[in-house]
Amino acid sequence: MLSERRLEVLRAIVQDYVGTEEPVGSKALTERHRLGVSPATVRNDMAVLEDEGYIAQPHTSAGRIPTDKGYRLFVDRLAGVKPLSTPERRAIQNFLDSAVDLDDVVGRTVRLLAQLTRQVAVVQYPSLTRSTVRHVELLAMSPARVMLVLITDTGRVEQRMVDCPAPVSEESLADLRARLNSRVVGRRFADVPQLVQDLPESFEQEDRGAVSTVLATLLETLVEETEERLMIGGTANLTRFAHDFPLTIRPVLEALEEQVVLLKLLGEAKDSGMTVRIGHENAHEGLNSTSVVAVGYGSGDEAVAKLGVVGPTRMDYPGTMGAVRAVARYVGQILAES
Amino acid sequence: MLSERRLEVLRAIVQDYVGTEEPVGSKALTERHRLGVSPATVRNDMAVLEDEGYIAQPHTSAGRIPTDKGYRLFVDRLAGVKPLSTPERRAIQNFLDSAVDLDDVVGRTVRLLAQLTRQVAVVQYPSLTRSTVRHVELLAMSPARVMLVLITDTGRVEQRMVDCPAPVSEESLADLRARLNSRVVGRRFADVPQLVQDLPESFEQEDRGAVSTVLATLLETLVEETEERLMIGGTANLTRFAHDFPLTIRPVLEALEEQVVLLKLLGEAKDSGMTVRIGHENAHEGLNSTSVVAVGYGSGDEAVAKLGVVGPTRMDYPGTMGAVRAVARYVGQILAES
DNA sequence: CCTGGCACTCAATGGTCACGAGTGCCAGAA
DNA sequence: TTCTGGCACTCGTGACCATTGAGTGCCAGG
Repeated sequence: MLSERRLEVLRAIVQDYVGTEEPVGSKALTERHRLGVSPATVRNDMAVLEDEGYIAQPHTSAGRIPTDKGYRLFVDRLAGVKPLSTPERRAIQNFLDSAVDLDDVVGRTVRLLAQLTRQVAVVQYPSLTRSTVRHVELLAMSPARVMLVLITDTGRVEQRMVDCPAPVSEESLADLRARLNSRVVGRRFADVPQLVQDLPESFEQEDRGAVSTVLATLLETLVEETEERLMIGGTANLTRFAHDFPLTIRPVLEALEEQVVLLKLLGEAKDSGMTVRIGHENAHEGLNSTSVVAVGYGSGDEAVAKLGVVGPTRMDYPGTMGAVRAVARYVGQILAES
Repeated sequence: MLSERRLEVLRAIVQDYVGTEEPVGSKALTERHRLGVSPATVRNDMAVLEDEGYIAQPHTSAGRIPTDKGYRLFVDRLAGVKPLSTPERRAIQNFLDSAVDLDDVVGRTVRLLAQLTRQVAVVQYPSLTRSTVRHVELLAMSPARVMLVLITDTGRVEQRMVDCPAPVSEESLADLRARLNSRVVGRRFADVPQLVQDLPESFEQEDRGAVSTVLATLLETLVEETEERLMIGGTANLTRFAHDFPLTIRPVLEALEEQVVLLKLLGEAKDSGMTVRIGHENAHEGLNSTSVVAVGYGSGDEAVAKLGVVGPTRMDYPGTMGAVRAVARYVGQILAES
């Protein structure tokens, strides 16, 4: 167990390093923080912290920098979440309130997050699986071809073309549309399969094939999690870490382009509460020198999607966490209103 | 007027510089190209080319590099468009053929372009204004609330919520839906306003307000060019120009995040034929050291949107132009099929 | 008009050296 | 025990300098 003062030293190191981006030494520490002890004492503490693996020195005769483990301890025990100022909150709300549709909400959220944190922002579109159905529309494009349009409570629209095995009449289609909607509107996606299970049986023999095909496509659309979309922004902020440049930034840009990677990244975050993954805690190799702060957001109590920030391990955790949490909260409100 | 050989020298300089990314001198030139003359002669030619502003030297006693003007001449008169190899073409076609919907097509196109050119790819979604209407759907969400869904021939779906001044019956709505579709399906967006102009008059007094509101929203959606979307990819390729780094790359990343800038950029490209904008020819300041190669694509003869590549002025123009043109052609085919 | 030769320029390279921030350790004070 | 001041040591950084070599412009001769 580390003594109270050692923790204080670690906190000071993290804060200074985050501020200056330079290894911090014992003397500078005592000058900039009121630790009440001499540099020599701090040196001893630092030696212990290094033994325990919380800090490291890039080379002999240089200051110390926090390790991933050090940041972890900092986040878990030393750092609070820094709430935003009232003007900031108001600005967020105003900015998000003027969004006109879902794309706009997500787009604004991304820009907002990127600007507030000065880092890379990632926002997942409200996921289909946890939303509820607002409406299902069926349009006959040609006798045997139907367009299926699915509208969610979060305003998202998915559409699929369905080729039926046999022509289907307008009446049957209208019938199906009506019955389908009466069953699924307002229900959660997860419940839909069960709700429509026996629907084909209630149709005439000749239409059953078509009905089954349409329903199959609908279910397919529902479970197709791979289609989850997300938006990212603020990549220009990566250039703020301009030292070790191409080496650090390249794999990050590559990872950011892989939607799969990002979705997995967000997926790993806890459903409720904030998740912070630091450096090597991230499964993806390219993100080993970055931290991810993610949180779920939703129109109700339940999270329908996640959003977060990707930045260097050397980031302002309290501030970032505060911004992420605040934005998530407001986006949730906006979604609930619409 | 520049002599034939001087042009040849310029071509050689551009090619070498693009290959090596280093200023090229007279000696190296004669060694790597069969110009049939001595370095001294080349030096004289280079002096002339420099006087004319086609090349420049970063500092005394260094080789020459092409200026924007030099690249311009190269593109206009010296460079052809390098066609892709047959295997490459086949790979493109296969890759694009397996796309399932519009998002997928655009996504794949972006990745493809980025990979082929090893640069940043930008693909605009088929624009609304030039497309034709496939279907308009009206859904009553509540008595006075209608959801308008617009489906285009390119598979794009736009949806808007409409708050009507007065409740509107299901019958009136169905009526409007039918009449609206019979008038506009298959027509170009640009023609729609005229086609629906007199529609409100044919309705009962009590419904006219609602009908007008719905139509107004429809027209609004049609003209709303600002809503044009695009997708970018391959930003990681920016790190390949790792010399002058943050300075060069930062403004580019910033520009790429501004959809407005990109849309304007693509908008400036000619509707038909390939457009190449080099360095300072780009209006946007952040892109002053990049070149943009753009071309329109579409399902028929007419371009419905544009796609292109953003890279350093020092790029392989023939290869890039070949890739851009080929990809545009195949995307057009895919769109025509669906 | 082309070529070979020559003097000149200047970025890049690499070696040396002094500086200073930072460390670890230890003896003595609290 | 715990903290402190002192001291010797390490090593990255930046300044200075000489060397190198690619590249140039110019000129006289083919």
